[in-house]
Amino acid sequence: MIDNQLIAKLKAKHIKITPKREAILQLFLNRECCFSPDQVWGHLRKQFKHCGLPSVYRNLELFAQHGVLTKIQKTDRRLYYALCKDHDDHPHYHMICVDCGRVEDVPTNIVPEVDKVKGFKILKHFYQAEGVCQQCAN
Amino acid sequence: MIDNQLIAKLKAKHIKITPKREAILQLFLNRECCFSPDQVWGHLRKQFKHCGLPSVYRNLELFAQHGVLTKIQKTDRRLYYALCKDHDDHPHYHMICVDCGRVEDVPTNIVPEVDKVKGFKILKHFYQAEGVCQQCAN
DNA sequence: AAATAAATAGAAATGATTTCTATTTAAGGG
DNA sequence: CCCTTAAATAGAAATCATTTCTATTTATTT
Repeated sequence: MIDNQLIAKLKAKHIKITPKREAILQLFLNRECCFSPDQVWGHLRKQFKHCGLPSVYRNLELFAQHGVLTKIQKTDRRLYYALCKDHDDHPHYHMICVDCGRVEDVPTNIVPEVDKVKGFKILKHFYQAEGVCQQCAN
Repeated sequence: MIDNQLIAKLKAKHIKITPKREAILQLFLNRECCFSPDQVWGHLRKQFKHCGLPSVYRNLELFAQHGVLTKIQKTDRRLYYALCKDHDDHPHYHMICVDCGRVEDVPTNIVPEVDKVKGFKILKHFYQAEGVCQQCAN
């Protein structure tokens, strides 16, 4: 059922494959959506009697740090994660459905014309760069 | 000292010009930076003996809703506001200095090549669209 | 100057996220 | 397959940004 390549990748990094970690991965593999820690927790509690929210936070962050998940920025300023499609050859940004959480990639080269993409009705969009300005670099 | 055109605009909307609101506007007018509510509060407390943080939050949000300030998305997922340069003819995104908070505009049409802009050393950047996907629109 | 609707301070509540600690568990070696 | 051990977990508690609440004060209009 679960992606064996993914499991192998994690084992190679000495990350233990616990039932809950499998369940989290399965959730993301089943749906092309981003989830908040709380949403993931909601799913896990259907399958596991005991299930701590802090573990969910910890595992999502762990997966993100190992390139399995990616953090999604939304205007509600909450934490969201989505499966990371790490095609290094395809730099891309994200387009999120505010209803179902579906995440689609936006190739960087069409950002200015993003309104025309993939049948999404865009409600908000923003580009944000963080860096060091010329004055502060000195 | 303070921008009279801005004051007039607010009065026209029946927004009271209190000393603290003036001080908040003055802060944003003096520096081309984004500020968190907490940072604004820090400035105000130098000038006013009594000064509530909730008032700062309320006023920043008020200014944002009237197009005077704009919300800035940063990866720390905290609230930030910056002066809104509402040139409707110039659609733009934002580039933020993580050190001093300086905000510069990025014309939308150069986003893919944004690395080359204005002497900023870019640390992170992302584009994010929120909307409704085709499936959910039905 | 008085009336009034809006703005304020300060305390308290909220809620997402993180930290802490004792207990449990996955993985690898025998 | 059982043991060992380092890592993962649950659950409680702490943290901290943000919001709500309420009585008091204030900017504006008359």
